[in-house]
Amino acid sequence: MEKIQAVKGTVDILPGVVEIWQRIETVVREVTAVYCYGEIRTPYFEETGLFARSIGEDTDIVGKEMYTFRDKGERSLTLRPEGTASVVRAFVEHALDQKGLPQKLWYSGPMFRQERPQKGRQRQFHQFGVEAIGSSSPLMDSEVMVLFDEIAGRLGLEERTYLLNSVGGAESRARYRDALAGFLSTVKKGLCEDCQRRRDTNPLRVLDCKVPGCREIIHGSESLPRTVEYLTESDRAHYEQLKEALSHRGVRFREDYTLVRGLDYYTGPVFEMQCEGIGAQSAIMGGGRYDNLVRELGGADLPSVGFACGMERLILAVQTARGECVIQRERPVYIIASQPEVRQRAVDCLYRVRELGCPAEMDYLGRSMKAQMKTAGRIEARYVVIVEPEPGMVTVRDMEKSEQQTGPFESFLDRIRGRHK
RNA sequence: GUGGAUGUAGCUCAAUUGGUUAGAGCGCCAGGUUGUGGCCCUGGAGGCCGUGGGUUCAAGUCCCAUCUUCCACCCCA
Repeated sequence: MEKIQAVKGTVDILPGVVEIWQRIETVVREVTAVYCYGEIRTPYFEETGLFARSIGEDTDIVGKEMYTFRDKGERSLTLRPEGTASVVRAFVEHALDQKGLPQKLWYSGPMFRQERPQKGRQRQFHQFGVEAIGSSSPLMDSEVMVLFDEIAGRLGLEERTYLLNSVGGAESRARYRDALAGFLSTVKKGLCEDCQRRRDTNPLRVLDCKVPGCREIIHGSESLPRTVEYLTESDRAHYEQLKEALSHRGVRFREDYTLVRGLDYYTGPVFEMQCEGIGAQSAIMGGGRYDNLVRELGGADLPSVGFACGMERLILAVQTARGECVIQRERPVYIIASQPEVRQRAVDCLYRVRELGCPAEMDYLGRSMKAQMKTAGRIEARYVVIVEPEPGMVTVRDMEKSEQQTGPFESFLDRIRGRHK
């Protein structure tokens, strides 16, 4: 038989690893609840036009990374490459602004991008994120960052600094773009081919070019225009207030005038968190303000801010920060029938223990006592309960102390009931 | 999409200049004299040597192609 394997860039998350996912999901659920964000679950695929319009036709994501296909009705559909577009689409579709503003939403789930896999990058990957729609306050920007910071902190990430920048709204952005283009033409000769091209198509992208020569020319230059210097008065004020709010909350950040998010919809402050030791894909979280997106997707003129965090990268970061963390789980009770005749009674005992919410297991392979004891040891059973021929009687073996004694099953159940005392 | 590395039991890895029925450790299963785990001992199952071609008397080993995985570029979370 020919074996079929998981498709390129996808992985199975098996027992033993899935616990770290559950841990993160729990923290995300708890923190978002405390911050009063409601969960939203949107479809995994959407009309292709949604992403083309929101993320931007000229971005790499839309240009070459999307899983796009036609269904039987000849509709062009795309597996979602990120979450924000869908959330905003749903927001507009269900007129959520009518439920009061701001609407604060969070999501978590798989995203799909057809890229070459590497460390911290898969074709199906997972993100959680939040979107706060309807407030232009810098306090809203800071809240989403503080929310993430609390999640990261609870997960044991000690070194948390955020890169911060602002490209501002359309007007600020245009001014900066002109200034940058001007600067780039003065250093044009030294730039790599890609950057020569970007200078015309999307000058902001030149800023995070990784070619060493380009980096030196651009970042080493005193005359490189700084984004914040081209902000409009109100954009600048917003940015300053955000920094103040972050400092006030004790969130550490570093201004980086070359931080540019790759999605077109960002309009104001943008931020990112990078971690050491998780490979070249070091940004685990990124986001920013997108004040035009709701309108561009047919909704009201509502300013918004949000972030997305890569689960796989977050897990790498958590593991480098605190090593393989062992998730504590309640140790099970293992039930053994002393002889075939009491097997049915053993099954009854099994379910009695489970009814108390205590994990319990027994052998379904008809194996020897020795083998069953071995299994009990392997699954780290707390007790082994051997069901005796005498009605109601069992032998309870404490696997830690290697002690055992025979008595009524009901007394054992009492012990289990009181196990949390 | 580009570049580099990689692929042998469930896992981690061996296999002399191409040369018999491809090995080990761990794991798994069964025993070690009469119901009892961990340590120890014995035995067993389990590999189209990633896949497809080619060279050769002979290929896990050499050549080509292809796929996967990994790392980096690109880009993003």
